[in-house]
Amino acid sequence: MAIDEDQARFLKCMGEPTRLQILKLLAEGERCVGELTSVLNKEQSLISHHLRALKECNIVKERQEAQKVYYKLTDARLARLIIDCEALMKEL
Amino acid sequence: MAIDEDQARFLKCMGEPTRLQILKLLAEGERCVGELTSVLNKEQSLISHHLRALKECNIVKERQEAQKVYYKLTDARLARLIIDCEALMKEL
DNA sequence: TTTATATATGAATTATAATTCATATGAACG
DNA sequence: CGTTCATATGAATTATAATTCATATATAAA
Repeated sequence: MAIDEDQARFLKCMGEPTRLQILKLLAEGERCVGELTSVLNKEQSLISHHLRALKECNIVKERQEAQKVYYKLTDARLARLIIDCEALMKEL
Repeated sequence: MAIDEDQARFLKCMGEPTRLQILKLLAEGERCVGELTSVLNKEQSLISHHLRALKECNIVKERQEAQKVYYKLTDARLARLIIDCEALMKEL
């Protein structure tokens, strides 16, 4: 029963436009915060906040290299989930 | 680019605990509003509001029979998506 | 050891969504 | 018709989340 709560949190976390864009970029490969910020053309702090939300849901993980912090998906199957979801949605 | 917005809306719509519970019930088969209301033990108007949200995202559709209105998933693959999503989330 | 660069944090604001309540609608039935 | 049953609607409230801004932290380089 409480699984539904977790799953809802998980889905909701992906269900925000900026976070979804981040995820689609990370589906292509690792990106540092600065890259995400400039590609998405949003405030750096906003990207950081969203990355934290994604991390709290175990959707992404980070790796630090010098000053930069690189993020990637915790599991490659997440990329597939997002793609399948998009494909299905288009058919509804 | 605007696809992301639609997809985010779609994911967010499923990413709410009560709506997700509704969807899991509908994954088992058609249910009328009254059944959903009593099983979930929530206000009838709340269930109606959530059903409308789901309908606006093309996730559910309705069929009226006498006074009752029966809802079901628009596509059986939605049930699979929800199951796959839950399974993957548990592994993260 | 100061300065620059990259990222994170937290408080404040604004925006969006969930929930409740009262009531409207609509179908069936006496 | 008037009443009951089932569902929908809309306004009001409350709760939650996104965004911004200022600033803190941390690493590296001068």
